[in-house]
Order: sequence, then C-alpha cells, then structure tokens
Amino acid sequence: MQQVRVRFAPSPTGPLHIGGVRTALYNYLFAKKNKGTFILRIEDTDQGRFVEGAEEYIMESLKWCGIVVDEGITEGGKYGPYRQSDRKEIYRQYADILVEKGDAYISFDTPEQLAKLRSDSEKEGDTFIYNAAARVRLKNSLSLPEAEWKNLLATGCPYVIRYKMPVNEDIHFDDIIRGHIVVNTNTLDDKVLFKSDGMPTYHLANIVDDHLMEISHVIRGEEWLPSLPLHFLLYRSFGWNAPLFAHLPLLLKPDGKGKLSKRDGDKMGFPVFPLFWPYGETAKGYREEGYYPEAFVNMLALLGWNPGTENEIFSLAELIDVFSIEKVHKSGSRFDPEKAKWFNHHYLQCRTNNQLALEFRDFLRAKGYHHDIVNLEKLVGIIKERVNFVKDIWKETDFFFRGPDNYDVEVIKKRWQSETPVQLLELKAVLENIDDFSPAITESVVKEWVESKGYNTGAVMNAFRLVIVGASRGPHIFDIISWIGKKETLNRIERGVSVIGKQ
RNA sequence: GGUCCAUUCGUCUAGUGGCUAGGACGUCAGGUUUUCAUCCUGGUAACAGGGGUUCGAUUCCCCUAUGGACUACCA
Repeated sequence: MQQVRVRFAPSPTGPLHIGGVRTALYNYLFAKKNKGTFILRIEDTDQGRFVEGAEEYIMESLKWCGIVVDEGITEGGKYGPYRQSDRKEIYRQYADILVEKGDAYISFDTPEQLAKLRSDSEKEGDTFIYNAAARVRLKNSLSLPEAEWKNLLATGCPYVIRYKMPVNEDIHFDDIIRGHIVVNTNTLDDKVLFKSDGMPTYHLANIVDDHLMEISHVIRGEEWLPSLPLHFLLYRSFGWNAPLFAHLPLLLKPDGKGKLSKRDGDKMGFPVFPLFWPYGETAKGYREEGYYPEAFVNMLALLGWNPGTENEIFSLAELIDVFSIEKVHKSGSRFDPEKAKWFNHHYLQCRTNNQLALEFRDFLRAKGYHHDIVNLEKLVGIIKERVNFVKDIWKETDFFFRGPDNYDVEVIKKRWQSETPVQLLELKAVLENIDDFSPAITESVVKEWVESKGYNTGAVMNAFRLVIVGASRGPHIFDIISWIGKKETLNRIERGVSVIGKQ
C-alpha cells in the first residue's frame, strides 16, 4: 500500500462544529492506524467569510482532543504552505492548463445576471443550470467570437473560469464507505473553478492541493458527495491519479429533523462545539462545560462507527488500534447528549481522588473556599460516584462547606416530631463525648445510644440529617459529620433545633 | 423541482439466507442505601411498507414511503 497521507481541511469561518471534529478524528485515526501522516490544511479561499480567531480555534480544538498534526501551518512540512491563501499563486496556472486543454472556459456573466436567470426559471417552475444547453446563449469564450471575448479580457472585464462539463457521460466512481456510484454529467453544471477575485473555488484548490500534497485518502463529510463526480473529472482532466474517497455520514439533531446545529445545543442545553467560542455570538464548549477530552473523543468516535464488539470504552490509542474506515456507517447519527454525559461519568470515575481534588480545589477557590488537598481527597472519595462533572461535586457537597440556610419544609413536616428537639439535644451530648470523629466510631456510638433509649432509628437519623444538611439528601450522615468535624456538627444541631423549633 | 445518499428498540448500534434479533444510553420495576444519588438485578422496546428471488428472508433485487445532503464567483 502506498504511503497514507490524509488531510483535515476546514474553512476558518467560525468555531469548529463537533461534526468537523469527528471528521478530523477519523482522518487522524485512519492515518495513525496506517502509520501515515495527518495534515491540517486551512481552506480560506473565501475572503468574505474569513473569521478572526477561527484558525487558532481549530488548532486548539484538535490539540485538546489529543489529535496531533504532523504537517500544518505551525508544524511545517515539505508540502507547504498549508494555508490556501498563502498558495494563491499556485492555482491560476492550473486553471489555465484546463482552459488550454479545452476542459474549461472563460465566462463573463455577472452574478446578478445569473441570479436573474435563476429566479426567472424558478417562476416558470424549472431550474436554471449553467450547462452545455445553457452556455451557448450566455456570455463566455465558447459562445462569443474569439475576437470579442479576447477584447473583453483585454479591457479588464471581470470573468470566472468554469469547468466544461462533458455531455451525457456516465461517471463511475467508488467511495470506500458507500460503494459504487454512477452519475450522468447532464445533471451536473459547469462549476466555477476560478473566481473573479483571483482566488480559486473549493473545487479547484482542493484537487490541486490534494494532488500536490500527495494525499492518498480524502475523508470528508457527506455534504461533499454530490461534487465528487466533478472532482473525479478534474483529476481526469489533469491526468492525475485520484486519491481514494470516503464520505462520512452526518451528525443529526437529537430530536426532530435535520443536521445538528448550534441552535439545538442552545435549545437543549448541550454544547455543539469543542471549546468555548468567545467572539461575536458566543457558543458553549465541551471543555468549559467540564467534559474530559477522552470522554468527548470516545463519544464522538462511536457516533457513526464502532468496531463490532460490545466494548464502548476506548482511549485514543485504543481507537487507533481498532479503527477501520470500512466500518463507518452509511447513515447519519442522531446526537444523544445523555450518552455524552454517561461517557464523562465513566471517565470521571477513572480519575484518582487526588486528580479530582486538584480539579475541584480550583473550582472551590473561585467560590472563596480554601481547603487542603488531603481533606478534598476525602470529600471527593465520598462523592465522586454520584457526579458526571467536577462542577457537580459542589452541587452535591455545598452543605459540607456551610450549614443550611433553611430547612426543607416537606422533611420537617414528615420527620419533625414533638420529641425530636429533646432527642437531638441528647444526641448532641452523646457526640460531645466522642473524641474520634471517624465515621465508624460515631456510627457505632450513636446506634448504641438510639437502641439503649429505644428510640425510632429512622426518626432520629432523618432529623439528624435535616439539621446537618437542611434536606433529605447527601451521603452517609457519619461521613458528613466526620468531614465537617465535631465543632461544626454540634453547632448545626443546636442551630437546627432552635430555628426549626420556632417554625 | 432535479441529482445523489440513506432506513434494526425512543437514541447509539451488533448481527445473520434458518437466532428466543445481542449490547449500551434512556425509561420502568425490584433490591441495596433507615435520606437522596450511586450501585446491583430484572423488564419494556426494533428489522419503514409492498412486491419479488428462495424450501426459507431482517439479510439479496425492485418499487413506494420517509429522512438527509447537494443544487452559489461558500466551503
């Protein structure tokens, strides 16, 4: 097999969508699986849509995911430059080759004229196509006398270069994922290859660069499938060997119809982008929402592909090992935010208490709480299996850091009996005599006391929880009081009894 | 409208010319936890429809329906 060289070729028009990240991931996995090269090429031939910061965003997103670029703008490489605007001079000569060969021609129609033709056709119920039938009555080097169009050229009249689509020819081609496809050229139009602003269109730049960069496999989104026949024709016109193609299925909305969009994320509260996008209309990112990159990558890899086993947990290295492009699905996958959370839950459980304590400490500092790592490790150990994200730890443990502001009225109604205050004050006295507040000690002493008094365990314990936590939730009560300590425990009992007693 | 692509539980999916069509997420029930959550166990639930081919089709072929992409001097 020839040397594998694949490229991820995004357009810097805004934050990179997770569908784009998946495309990059599959390219990367394929490259590494085959000991090949992963190239990042920036396709910025549309000057009007360029967005400041998008290029950096793309690179940082890949980095966060652990996808390492072998050749690119910052990495360098023998096939550079890797930004199409920096390759501007290259494309014109290739467009000219096609014109000289007679496979392309010069067209003077303005966008306005073509727009009018389109809308006129639409009114009559059909579609305007710039093809063999139409081009003879339009303004181009095929329809005009040579002297006339050469004169237009000489006077600086704006023009584009279009591909001259062959008439009535069946184009056969293969896609690694979709198999054999046949399209008749009569349904295709004379696509613009070179724009009047001096830049190539995607179609030309893409083919030229893929050829020059010796790309072996083009792995890209399904939205490119309709232009694949054009691309095949272009390779043929140039006399180049075409790379192999694989068109990836789309990522679809969690509900309803259509492909996943930023709107879905906003509406349903999940991110559609890997990182926070800070410019203009901002967008949430997986990283900032608290997802681990390994969870994000694992989740994304399994959307549209799986190795055929029942295992669902894969590290990036394991993905490289088991990945095969042939097992990528043909149909689109609906994105499921719930499963994404589940992946994060899994990876969070895999972290050590020390790692989690370090992460949670940063979160606590922002809230103004300062605790040493040993304490936080204990806390995290008690709580981690209940949470999906580090930020959730706070929601589950706020009462560790501060006593209750108020007490759940439903719980009071159910658990606060007339004898409760007396029992709790007795409990306070019992606890006061314990020096070692480790959970096992306090638990056995308290249980003994309850039994010796003949109290109802449930009633006492639930009231105890109420004054400590303020509600009917949280881990083992003895784990909680061990962590908050004797002094705080006694204070909370006293305060609870006096506050609730007055209600 | 035209061209192309697709279609297994609600979702992600496994799978085969003959299987009780498997797993995961979700959901529901039970257990554990004298709380809540976790966790454990169990349940629910699918081959889009219609024709063929065949002894036999979820699997192969055709049609229909539905969904999707594309249809720019955007990528």
